[in-house]
Amino acid sequence: MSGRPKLSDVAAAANVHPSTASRALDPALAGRLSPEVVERVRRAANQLGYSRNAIAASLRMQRSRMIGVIVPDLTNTMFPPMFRGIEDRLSADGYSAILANSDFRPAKEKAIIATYLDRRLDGLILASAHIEDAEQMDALARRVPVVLLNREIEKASVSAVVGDDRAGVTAMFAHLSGLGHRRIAHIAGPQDTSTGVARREAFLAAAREHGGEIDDRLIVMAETFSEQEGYRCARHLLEAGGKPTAILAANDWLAIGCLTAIEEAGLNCPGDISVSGFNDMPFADRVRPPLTTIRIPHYRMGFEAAAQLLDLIAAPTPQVSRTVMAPSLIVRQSTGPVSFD
Amino acid sequence: MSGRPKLSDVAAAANVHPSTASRALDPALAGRLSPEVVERVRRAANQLGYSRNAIAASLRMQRSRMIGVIVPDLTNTMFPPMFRGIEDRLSADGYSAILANSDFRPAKEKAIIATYLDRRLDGLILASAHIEDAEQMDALARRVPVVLLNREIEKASVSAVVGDDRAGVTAMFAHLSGLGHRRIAHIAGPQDTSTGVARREAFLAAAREHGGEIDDRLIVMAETFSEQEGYRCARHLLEAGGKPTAILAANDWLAIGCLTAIEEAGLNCPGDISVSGFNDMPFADRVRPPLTTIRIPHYRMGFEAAAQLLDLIAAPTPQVSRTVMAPSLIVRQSTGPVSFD
DNA sequence: AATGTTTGTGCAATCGAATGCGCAGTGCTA
DNA sequence: TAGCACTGCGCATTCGATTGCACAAACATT
Repeated sequence: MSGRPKLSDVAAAANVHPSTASRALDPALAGRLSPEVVERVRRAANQLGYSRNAIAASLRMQRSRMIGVIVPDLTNTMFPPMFRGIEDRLSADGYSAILANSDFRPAKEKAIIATYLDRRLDGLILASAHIEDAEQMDALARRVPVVLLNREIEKASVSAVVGDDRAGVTAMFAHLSGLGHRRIAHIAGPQDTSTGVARREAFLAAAREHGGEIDDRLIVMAETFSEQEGYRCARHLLEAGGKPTAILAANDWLAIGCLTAIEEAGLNCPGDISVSGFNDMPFADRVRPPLTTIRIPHYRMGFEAAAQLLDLIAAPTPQVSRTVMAPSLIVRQSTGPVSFD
Repeated sequence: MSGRPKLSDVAAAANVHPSTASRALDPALAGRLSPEVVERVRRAANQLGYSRNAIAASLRMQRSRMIGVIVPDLTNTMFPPMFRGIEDRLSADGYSAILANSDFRPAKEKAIIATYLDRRLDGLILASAHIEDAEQMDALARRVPVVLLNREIEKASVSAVVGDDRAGVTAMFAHLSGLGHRRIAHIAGPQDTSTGVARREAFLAAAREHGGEIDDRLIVMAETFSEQEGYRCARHLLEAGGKPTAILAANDWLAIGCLTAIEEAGLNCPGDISVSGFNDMPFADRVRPPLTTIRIPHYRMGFEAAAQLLDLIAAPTPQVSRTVMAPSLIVRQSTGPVSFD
């Protein structure tokens, strides 16, 4: 820890000036030096076990090659693959990622961002965008390159990478419709989340396009994206009048709750009622029956967000971009033809 | 990005020397200054929107308040809760965590460690310890505080936090034995992983203690911790002579593979044969039948590893420690009394 | 009133690497 | 032989915050 050799030690050992040693160790600049000097410096560095002090370099260069990532809760299954995508892209350019969880708490998110700004990170990827105020977000984006992931903030001019919720819901609706379903219910996600809102709106649009009028009793709002809420909402649907033949849930957890409610009611899925999820989380293929769902390319979204951020950092005049990633329909066994009985 | 105010700007605005401003902004040192000066400096800092440059401070202080974390693959369900534990502990002390995946590749792990050393991180938590060479690990631990998580390296003097595999297996064996099972099989994990080995040895010890001789046909080695391998090994057990009445699998995935094989063979779990897993991963309670398993306190292991590391960093003379975390038996419906027919 | 003790603040060096500028030396041309 | 271009490398400064030491002023002590 103490006797760590520094650049000037290497320079002394190689009998050159520190500046010369610096250039010799930088592949881009080594060409401007005579090959023998470069070789001599390299040899000395190896022998001393020299390793560049990235902190000193960062101070001088005004750039840390570190990116801050904030997620609401890493244990939510969508984030690990996203983070892998981020890290895979960043590490290719020699960047490292600092990761923190906001726990859905705006105050915690603010505190994390403050320490990130102190640390002079080169950019931020926010999968947890609780700064819902467009102005605050703009102010942040003016200080440091920012890319939102899986979230958007209307009217803020910040780059974002999101899944195409509308396309996913539309595809699922078409799938169910193609199986003959006419009474399709929707368990909507919390309406204070962008995905909850977007999916509900997409559902309404699809329903309008496919089949005329919409029965209000077929739309239930969940308070959270949880199994319990899925269960509660499904029971509500089953007990109310105008029973649906299919339920399009706003995410996999809600759909799993549905399955429980359906089984409990002595009904069969998909025989009596079809159920679809959203996200294709791990294990979605392992529940009974395996869940028909929409796969969101989480890894690629993370990768793309990191790519956008690196572009933003490199660009002389940063351009705000909005990238929408196409989801895909995964048909398993929780959806089937409508039964007429 | 450019016109970021620095300490000297704050000092100038408050009409004091930079050193005074530095002290005024440090809660621990502000007491040595007159209250009016402190107030004046604080006001100036706020007004200018000053934020401390952590990089410059790190250079001066020779400590970055950043910790490097390496996991083999974040998408493995055990790591997200571990990381949350790590981060929760670290953030309490103002530390941030840098996270990277090694993909089980020693070369990648080495490269990550090299960049971490360049960055002068204050410590490392390695959940991916592919440096199996004790000497190399010792050398690393001599340069920077290190805590191994969920892994150990024999003969290396490095701190480690691990789950108590032996206790877990013993508890599970006792549970099965208590249900009347006498022919208990073991699907062992890969023998090039420390958990695979430890659990197999614990199984053998428990079998010896509980019931005399051990039937070699009741122990099958899996090549990987995967569902397919669990399936393969279970079929092997079912087809070979001396069919078991219970299978103690080395992890949940292997156990899930067993369930598939048992169902396929027209048998019932737990009616004909009991199955137990290990890890209590998310969804272990959602398979059919819900899995009896051993819960490893992943979050607390991460938290503890971070705590150990902080101790190591603070200690004048670091002490190597080995912390074993107690698992708990989670009884669900994949295990039941032995059937005599 | 003179000396001793706090208290409050400034000075200047330090951390380690990067780099614009400029100097010395070599080789070429007129 | 003077003039010029070019190559190779060193000098000194910069990045921003921290801190040991020095010193002045205010206060207490005898």
